[in-house]
Amino acid sequence: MEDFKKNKKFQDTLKTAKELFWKHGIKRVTIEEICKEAGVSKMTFYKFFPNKTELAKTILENLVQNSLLDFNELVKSELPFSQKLEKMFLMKIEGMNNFSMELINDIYTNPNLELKEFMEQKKNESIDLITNFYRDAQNQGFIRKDVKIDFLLSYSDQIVKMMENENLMAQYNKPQDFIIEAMNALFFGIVKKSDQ
Amino acid sequence: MEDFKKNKKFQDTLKTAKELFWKHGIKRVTIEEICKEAGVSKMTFYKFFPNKTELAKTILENLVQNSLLDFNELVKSELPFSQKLEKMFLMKIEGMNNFSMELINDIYTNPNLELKEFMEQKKNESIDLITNFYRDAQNQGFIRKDVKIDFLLSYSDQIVKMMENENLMAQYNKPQDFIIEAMNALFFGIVKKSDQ
DNA sequence: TAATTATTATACAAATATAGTCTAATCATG
DNA sequence: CATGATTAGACTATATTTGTATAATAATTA
Repeated sequence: MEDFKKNKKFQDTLKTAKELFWKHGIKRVTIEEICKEAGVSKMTFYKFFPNKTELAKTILENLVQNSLLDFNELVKSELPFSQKLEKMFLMKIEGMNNFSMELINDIYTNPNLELKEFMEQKKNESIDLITNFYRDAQNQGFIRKDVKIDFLLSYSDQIVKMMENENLMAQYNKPQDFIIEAMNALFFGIVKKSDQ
Repeated sequence: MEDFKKNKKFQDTLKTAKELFWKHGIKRVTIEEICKEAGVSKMTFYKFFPNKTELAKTILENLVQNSLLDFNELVKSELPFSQKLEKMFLMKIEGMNNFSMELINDIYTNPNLELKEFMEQKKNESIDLITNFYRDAQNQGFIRKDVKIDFLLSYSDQIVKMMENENLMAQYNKPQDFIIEAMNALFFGIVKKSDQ
């Protein structure tokens, strides 16, 4: 497949589509609308993408790709484990902001867009990366050997979900403070030291 | 025409449609979608409204109606003229927030919805009210006799437009402060008293 | 400049989505 | 249990959207 990455019209199309998909989801936005808004003719559009779904995949792919690059950089960095973990949670939260409700709805409830499978595959890829991260940390002794990786994966999902609770978050100055609390609970438990 | 105002399904339909229209404009939203979201069957929908445009008109009509009621109440109130004027500006601003960009776009650029004429008529009606307000104020001596009403109408439009300028608004603690400044400029001019 | 390439506007048929109507079944509610 | 309100779903007629083909125009390169 030809590489259009440096083509301005191509980038314009991606940018416009991303904005429209973000606001209204994929279904509500027509190819013609994207073309008009991006100042690209329909024929040029079809030179770049065979259809709307493939365009959406390219956009989602880019989003995911950027997140993965950030994550890999973090893993390789020289930060202490606890800070890596903290940043990892923050990245997960941030990553969620990359998707609007409209978009999520369309991706997961519109079967004819066939994006659900695509996103689930991407999700699995990122789970693999996180699993490796935890496994390494376990091997290096940062995590007790008898803790199951799946527990950690599930736990981090839970943390992210808890952050959607506004009443809870209102009790912390910054999201970071909540994450540190959650991490402390994970590492040291919630039992007072004197009780141990 | 039958009066459905107290009918729960009718109100549900209005509420859901308003939310969807607000988010995505009118064109992007389908009748079927509104029905589904509101938990109302298509047949019931068509009992209430002959089509989407009439539904939209009802919603817009309600919005405008509420604004007019508020305005009339203000005019009749016992507040001093300067305060009435101040509140009037605030109401105008507030009124603008009742319309999202998406909605405005649809209303004014979608000829087949035939809502442009509708809104323009409503706008004229409100201009009449404001004109009367100014004329009364002029007769009562609150405004110099030689000032043209059209100047005042145009001026108040300008004030509202100025408030869209974020850099400008950032210089005031509250929108009210800006309005008071604008009103002072209108009534007393911007020339220092000592220079007069 | 001439040749080559990219882009556009427009028209178009086929596929898809939406609007609006009808019927029979189900649900409430006095 | 009878009556009116509501629903689900089928259905047709429109309207919209997609995706392709063509000829004309603009931009780029040799």
